[in-house]
Amino acid sequence: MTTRGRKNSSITIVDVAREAGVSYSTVSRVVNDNSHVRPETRARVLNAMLRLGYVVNQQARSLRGGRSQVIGVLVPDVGNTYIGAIIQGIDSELAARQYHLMLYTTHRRKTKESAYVTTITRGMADGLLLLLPTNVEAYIESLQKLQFPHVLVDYQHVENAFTSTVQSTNWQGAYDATRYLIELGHRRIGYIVGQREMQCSLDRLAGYRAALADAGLPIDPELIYPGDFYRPQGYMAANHFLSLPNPPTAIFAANDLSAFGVMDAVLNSGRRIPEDISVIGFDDILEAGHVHPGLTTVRQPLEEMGRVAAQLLLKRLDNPDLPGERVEMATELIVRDSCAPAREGVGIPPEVSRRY
Amino acid sequence: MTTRGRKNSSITIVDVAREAGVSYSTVSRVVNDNSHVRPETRARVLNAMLRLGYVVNQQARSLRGGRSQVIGVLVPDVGNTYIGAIIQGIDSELAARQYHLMLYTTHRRKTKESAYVTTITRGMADGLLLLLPTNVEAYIESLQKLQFPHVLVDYQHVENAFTSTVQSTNWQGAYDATRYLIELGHRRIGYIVGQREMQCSLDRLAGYRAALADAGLPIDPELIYPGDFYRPQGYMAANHFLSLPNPPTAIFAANDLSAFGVMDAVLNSGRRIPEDISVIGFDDILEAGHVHPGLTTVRQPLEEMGRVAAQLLLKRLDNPDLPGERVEMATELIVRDSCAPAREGVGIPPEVSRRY
DNA sequence: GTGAAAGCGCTAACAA
DNA sequence: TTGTTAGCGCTTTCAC
Repeated sequence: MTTRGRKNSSITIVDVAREAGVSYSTVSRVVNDNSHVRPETRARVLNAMLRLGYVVNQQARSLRGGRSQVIGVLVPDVGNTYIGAIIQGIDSELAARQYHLMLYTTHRRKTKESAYVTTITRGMADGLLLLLPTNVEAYIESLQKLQFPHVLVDYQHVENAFTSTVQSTNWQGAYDATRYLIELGHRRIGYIVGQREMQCSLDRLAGYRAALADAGLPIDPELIYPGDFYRPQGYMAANHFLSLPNPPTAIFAANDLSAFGVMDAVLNSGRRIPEDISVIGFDDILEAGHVHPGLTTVRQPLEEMGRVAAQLLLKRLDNPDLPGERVEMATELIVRDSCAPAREGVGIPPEVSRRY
Repeated sequence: MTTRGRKNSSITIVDVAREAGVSYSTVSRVVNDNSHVRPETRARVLNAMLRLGYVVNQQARSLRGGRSQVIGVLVPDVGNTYIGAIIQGIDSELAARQYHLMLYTTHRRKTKESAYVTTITRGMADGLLLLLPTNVEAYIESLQKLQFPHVLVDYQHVENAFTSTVQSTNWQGAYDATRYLIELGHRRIGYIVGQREMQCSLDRLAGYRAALADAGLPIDPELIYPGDFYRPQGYMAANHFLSLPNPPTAIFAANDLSAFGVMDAVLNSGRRIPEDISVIGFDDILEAGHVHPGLTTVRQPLEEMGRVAAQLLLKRLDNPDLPGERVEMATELIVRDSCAPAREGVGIPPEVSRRY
């Protein structure tokens, strides 16, 4: 008879009932403050609960068909402040509403993403928040068929009326950033694309193209380089741009992390930011204001996006018949010190320009 | 008759039993591959499970007295890569062992910390991981009394044999960093203390002092400034140091985040790093290698610490009678570009030194 | 307003 | 080897 079950010594509804001298269904009523319980009875029960230190057993409650009060959150990883900020927003909303947050890290592995979704929809959670999902097709249908409440953050092209989405104005943000560079006199602007599987990458790329087109500037394929939203790839992309015979005078990275990689490469090459090369990012993660020079970037209201996503989900839980919503949040250009007016020939590295 | 219970349409053990033509306890046996089930029977059951897409209901299993397969993780916040790295390590270990991760963010609010611990120990989770806990006294005793498996990360002074702890060699790391600066010729080394409530802050401070003492250097209280592990406070501390009549030639911050604040302040003051002022940090978070100049710092194996903490906890779950362990992981000095040999008068700002 | 009783999905004796 | 049975703690009819 070892003390194996940690849940022994646990006060149940029955103990409270005995202590209060009522039936345990009455205790249940008090706990859920449902129907009308006589005030004195309620008080007696409440008192007993307090005395005994009763805490409701979620497992049992959830098994019985109620809510588990758990929300699953699926994220690619937690090692960067982008995701961290969104989680922070989600967490603050969930905590305020007494929900628990179950975290699942997919590490961008598609199989994991699907597998987690299956697990989560089966009793583990009441709803699901998917951050930067990449494999949506694989499970979105079953989510919809099961009518399992879910919200996608940073993903939009879902036709079904049941799915809610939250994202920022990616196209507009990229358009604004590009136009800003154009207004600074830049004519050759390198663009580092984000992860192709993500809709936001495509939208931002489109915004970049549109701004160039609107300004009557050519779209040079040489100036569009594939990226993956991570720093090393930004580094490589910048090196590619800098090695071009006619390098760009400004580089626009699809997110801040990539932009940091760009800054590394530019600085390493002996060029200065922004005097020689302007750099602009996207996201405005915490570090953007901390690097030197401060990174000019397009701000996404990350924490707010997380909060809104959680609100959407919780609203849906309370009212399952609500249709899916699509919330788009405004981006904002944050001007710091990484961009300057274009000058002739600044894209050409010092040692080369000296030769002429 | 609305379709409210999302868990309807859910395949249970009974469905599988019917499909396979066996009793449902046999199915249970197969699921838990317990006792000896005849291979053909097992195959038939497995087949039925697959056909029906059966997934075990954790709530029910856990209610029955088994494991919930959930580990609670209590963190101060998720907005920085320090915590992110540790969580990453925890997550990889838990995922590999089929455990789920319930995340609780305390935002350094003591009341929240205690409240969460109470909730978690009641049925929500099988074990608890506490990262950078600050309010340990308030609940450690109940954790121990309940024999609730838990591991503290970055906290050590717990006498009870039941509590396991993981941390790095904080004292040694700080000692090494300080000695490194001394060997570079620095005689006046400013130190920015970490959050006072955390043992690691005290240990690091002690390491700093010890290194100075061992080198026969005086400990100037003016050069020890209170911090809180966050960037703004590092900024303020550096400004304080720089405004001293006889400023330090090197600044050692109790963590990287503070060190970044120091770098901001130093750079803003027109001084150069490392030529004018050397800066050294602690942690080696991701960004340390990314800032310019690269931050010399004391590396903590963060992801590894998370992994080990999870391992310790899981081991304990499998064998509840094991005593608590205390794991200390080695720090390592990572030399980058933010420190240089001391030169005379370098701590004095340019405009001042020019006057002499 | 309150109590009795059924059962959520599962595991683990105990039988057969 | 397999089936029967009794709950885990809770919510929720349905009586009273």
